[in-house]
Amino acid sequence: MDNKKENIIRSAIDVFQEKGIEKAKVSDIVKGAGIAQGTFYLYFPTKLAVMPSIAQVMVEKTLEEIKKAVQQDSPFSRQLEQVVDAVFYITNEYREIFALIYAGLASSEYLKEWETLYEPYYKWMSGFLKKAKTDGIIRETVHEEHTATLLIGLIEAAAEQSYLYDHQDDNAANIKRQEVLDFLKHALKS
Amino acid sequence: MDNKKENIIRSAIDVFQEKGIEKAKVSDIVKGAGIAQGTFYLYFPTKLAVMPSIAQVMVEKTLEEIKKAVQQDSPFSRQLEQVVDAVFYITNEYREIFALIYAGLASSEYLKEWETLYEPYYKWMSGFLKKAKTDGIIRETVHEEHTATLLIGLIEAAAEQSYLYDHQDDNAANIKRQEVLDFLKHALKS
Amino acid sequence: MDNKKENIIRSAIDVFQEKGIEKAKVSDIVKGAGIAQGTFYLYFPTKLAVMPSIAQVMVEKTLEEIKKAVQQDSPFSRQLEQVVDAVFYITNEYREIFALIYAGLASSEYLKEWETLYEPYYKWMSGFLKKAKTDGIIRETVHEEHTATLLIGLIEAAAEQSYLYDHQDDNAANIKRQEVLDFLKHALKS
Amino acid sequence: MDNKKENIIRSAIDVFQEKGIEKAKVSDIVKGAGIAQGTFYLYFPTKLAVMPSIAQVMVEKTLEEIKKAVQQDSPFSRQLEQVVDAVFYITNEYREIFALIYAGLASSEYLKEWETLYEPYYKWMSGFLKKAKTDGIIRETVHEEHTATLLIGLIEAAAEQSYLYDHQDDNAANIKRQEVLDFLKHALKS
DNA sequence: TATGAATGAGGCTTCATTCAT
DNA sequence: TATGAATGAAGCCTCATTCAT
Repeated sequence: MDNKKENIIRSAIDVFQEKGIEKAKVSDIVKGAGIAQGTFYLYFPTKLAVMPSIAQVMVEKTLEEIKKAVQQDSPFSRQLEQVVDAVFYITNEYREIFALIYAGLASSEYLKEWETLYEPYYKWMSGFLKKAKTDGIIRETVHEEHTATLLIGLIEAAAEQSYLYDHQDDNAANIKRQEVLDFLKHALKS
Repeated sequence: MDNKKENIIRSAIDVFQEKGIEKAKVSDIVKGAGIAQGTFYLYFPTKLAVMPSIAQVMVEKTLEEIKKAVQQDSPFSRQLEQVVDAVFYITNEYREIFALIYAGLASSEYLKEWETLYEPYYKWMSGFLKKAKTDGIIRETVHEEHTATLLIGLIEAAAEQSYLYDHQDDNAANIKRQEVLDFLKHALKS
Repeated sequence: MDNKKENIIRSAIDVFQEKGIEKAKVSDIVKGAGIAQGTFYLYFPTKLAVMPSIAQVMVEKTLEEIKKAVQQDSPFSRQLEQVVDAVFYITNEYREIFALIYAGLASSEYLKEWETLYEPYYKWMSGFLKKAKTDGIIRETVHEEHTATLLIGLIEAAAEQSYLYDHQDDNAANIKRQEVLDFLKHALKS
Repeated sequence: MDNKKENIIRSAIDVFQEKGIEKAKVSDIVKGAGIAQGTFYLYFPTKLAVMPSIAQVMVEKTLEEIKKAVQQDSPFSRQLEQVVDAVFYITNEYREIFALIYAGLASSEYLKEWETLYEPYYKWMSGFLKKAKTDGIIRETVHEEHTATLLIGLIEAAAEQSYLYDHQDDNAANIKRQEVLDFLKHALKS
């Protein structure tokens, strides 16, 4: 059943998060998924082949989190804040996973899948910017598709930096968030 | 001799670049360094302990590349372009290494070193922005230190995206560079 | 239906021939037989239990080939040649299978079946020699039963040698065949 | 040291003999050789790569046994008997090993080595026959090289048959030996 | 400091067999 | 009888690390 595949992916995410990249064992993953060792290989040819599926789930999670965070009736500037918050949250919560995705998915054989997997994410952000442009809230010259990817890249990079530098100091993340918003406000303002 | 340590680091960079993250072996590194297996452990306690040294070299390489690219007598906007070019180049040339650094260095025990290692990079960028601010070329409200890290994060993220998406299409990297510059122009403009 | 059992045996022979001894898997066999994995175990308790059946089929194949080759109205010396030809052909065509039979069937639990399975083969050869003796074509002192097994052993060994040594050189097999015939002519002559 | 490689081969022979072909584990072999698991792979790239070395040792063992058995001052017919005895002894003593060699070495990648490895064996037998021919003891028309391989093939095949059929009845081996000698006497007699 | 043979723990993967349907 | 998804034991091999020289 598809249930099992989902369980594997869910468990894989957990294990990678807990044990870190190097130490994650297939035996841990299957234990978490409640299946036998061999069953793993009915759904994925190798240990690393789960990665695209993980990436997809992470994209879904991120989009969900963003959609949950963004209040439709808030003004754009507030919504942008909510987007940044959501991405910061997700990026830090699953930072091991993202590192894994970058390191593994981005290399070699899975390159083509990358584009497909991240498509919905970029699309949403693109639409978000387009609406703001149509409403005259951000400058006309913003190319919504290009800017969407830059936006996501910027926020994720900032979130990672905030983790790297301010691990001890939790409220430093807030400063970082504020910087990003400030930066974006100027980059987008009409 | 210190010569050997340098050889190890240089070889480690080569090996990680060639073989990718998963497949890099100590035996490959020592082969490239022209030393015996055991000698490695006279200079580094564990395999992962090379990572901070690698990171440091990468920061040096990056700064070198940037300094080489930036023409002192060019206007700021041109210099910014040159910076972006340099970071794009380095990021793509050594993308495996950067993925490794993010995945490995950022986790667990090396977190504190991160800050120290990247300090010169951020400092340079910070100074670069400060001068532009003093010269009245970018807006007064730019916080040069915060913005320096964002800038670096943004450019690197864009460079990675351009690699991921446009591997086949070489001139797509140019479009991406242009986008970044456009984005920055607005974010920084006075 | 018995059809399925035959399919399994036929497929097993094919798979062992193609994939070699080490790599033959039950999953390959069932694929070739057009049945499900579990169905195999309705006809054979274990993977190795097909072996006696394979051996039996091989004996049948060999005898068929010999009978087809031997012309009743030819003189004995010509018939002997035809026998050698047939055994050479079969031994080389199915050499992987024979190696398997020797290695597997000959060990442990199937030893007793061996005798039963090969009985018809030795019996035919025995009859072949007996007739020649009765006809006064070969020496009186030939013990037809003992000699039958030696004959088979000798021809098979020669066929294997010709394969091992002369794989590249096809006509070397002819020389080997000639040697065997010459050897036999002297060993049997009255 | 070469000592270790020899230990591995010796132990491998023991293990294959004891456990049979399928069940032989590398872990058993290294235990017997008194070395660590990893050390095995310093000398042989894979488990099966020991096979040519085993084959070589077996050829050496066989030749040794033959040379030990053959009394220089005995007449040819007695010497032939001694040869048969020796080959019978070795073939039965190490029958698992020989089955392994045939099944493994003869397949695929090791084919070319076969010729080299068995060369000394065939050479000795060839010389043995040549001398007898020169001495006028066996017929002039014997082609010593061709016949040497046939001889070996015949004796080995007979030895294997005697094991297969007469496992329970030890003195049946004697009958078989006698048959072979009788057969050879006629095949070679001048 | 330098060597490189030796170590051995441990993980990925395979695949014969089972069993619920 | 037939299926094929699920099982899980078990083994090959890798490779970071050690240590006698």
